[in-house]
Amino acid sequence: MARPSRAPVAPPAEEGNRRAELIRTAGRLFREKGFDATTIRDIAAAVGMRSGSPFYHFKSKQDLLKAVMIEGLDVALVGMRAVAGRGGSPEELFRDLVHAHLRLILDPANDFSILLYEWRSLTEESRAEVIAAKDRYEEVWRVALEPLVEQGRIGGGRLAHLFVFGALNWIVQWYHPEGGLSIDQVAGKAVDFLLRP
Amino acid sequence: MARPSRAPVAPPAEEGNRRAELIRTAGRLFREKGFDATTIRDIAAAVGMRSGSPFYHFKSKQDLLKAVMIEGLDVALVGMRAVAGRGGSPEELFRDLVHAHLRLILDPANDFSILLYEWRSLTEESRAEVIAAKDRYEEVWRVALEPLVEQGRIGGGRLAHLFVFGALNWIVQWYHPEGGLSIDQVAGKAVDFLLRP
DNA sequence: CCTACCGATCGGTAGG
DNA sequence: CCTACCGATCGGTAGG
Repeated sequence: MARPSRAPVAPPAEEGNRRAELIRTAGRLFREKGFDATTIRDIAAAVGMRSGSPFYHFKSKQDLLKAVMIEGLDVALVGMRAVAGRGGSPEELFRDLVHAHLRLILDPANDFSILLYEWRSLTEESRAEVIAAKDRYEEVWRVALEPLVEQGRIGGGRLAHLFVFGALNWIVQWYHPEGGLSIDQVAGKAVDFLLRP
Repeated sequence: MARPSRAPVAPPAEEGNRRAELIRTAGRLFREKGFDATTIRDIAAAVGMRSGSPFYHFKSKQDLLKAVMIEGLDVALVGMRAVAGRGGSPEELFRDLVHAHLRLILDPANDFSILLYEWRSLTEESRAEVIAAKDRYEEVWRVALEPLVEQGRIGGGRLAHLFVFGALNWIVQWYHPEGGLSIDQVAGKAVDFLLRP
């Protein structure tokens, strides 16, 4: 009564906010416990919903995982392209990419790291979509690495970027912030390992 | 009647064979589908048992995973120590270790690779046991790497072995036998990447 | 987004 | 190692 029916026609930001909240929370739980071990009920409870409600925003649990991954890759790609656009020598570019990548996968506020280990949980179609996004991300790296491989600063030839990804992505397995090394310090050590003098 | 009661007192090899068969089959399925996505029924069916029977050999699904991992690490450790005992220069030893490690994690007949990605599925106690076995394995590597790091043939200082493991273990993510490279060829490329001239 | 619920599946067990 | 079964849980849905 007090409020006239001037309420917005299309549900505004709020709807997107809840969706974004689900993605963020699901990402965190998937990372902490794994996709299979995380239930829709866990996710719903963590955002203050009832168990059936996430399905109002996502048609399946799979779909939620796909959204988490693509969201993560989009954020990553934007960041990487910004770095790549800064210019500088191949070595400087490489250093910057390593630092940016590690901040991305090691930051606990980020859920990028589930991209590394939950491929198997995606359906065939979702996987194709996510792989396409991943390929765009890797392309930035391949281009950046090429001159360094050619100069002999990085070994491994055509496989160099795969070995580089391995050395970097594996860090999520052993890095702990309390260990005394900052992310940037680890990045420095990684560059020292990867790049020949 | 025809056969006198000279049947063996303790159930012989057969019992161990069934157990070993369960470990081998469970390992393959865990690797293919992941621990959570593999059911006891899958495993039982694959070895020709009924769904309840694996629990005659293992008291829980967890226990079966632990057995798969420890079995895998034991096999690996024996192989690695044999390599380490062969002697030779630090560089030769390193090459040999890389080849042996990759044969271990890339051979589809082996289930060593699930060690890399199913830590989360272990209970606290099982994990401690498996980590102890893993530490023994890594020790071989740390010793072998030390002189090379000191000579500047490998970068990364104290973290060198972690970066090396990363570059090597990541290979399971992208290697396909049909890709035209043999395991030993990939190993050669890996050494080229890791070891400075 | 909630209520109320389903169908299916799953790890595990008793009792032989 | 099988038969027969349980208790719990889970993804998902109808209907509002």
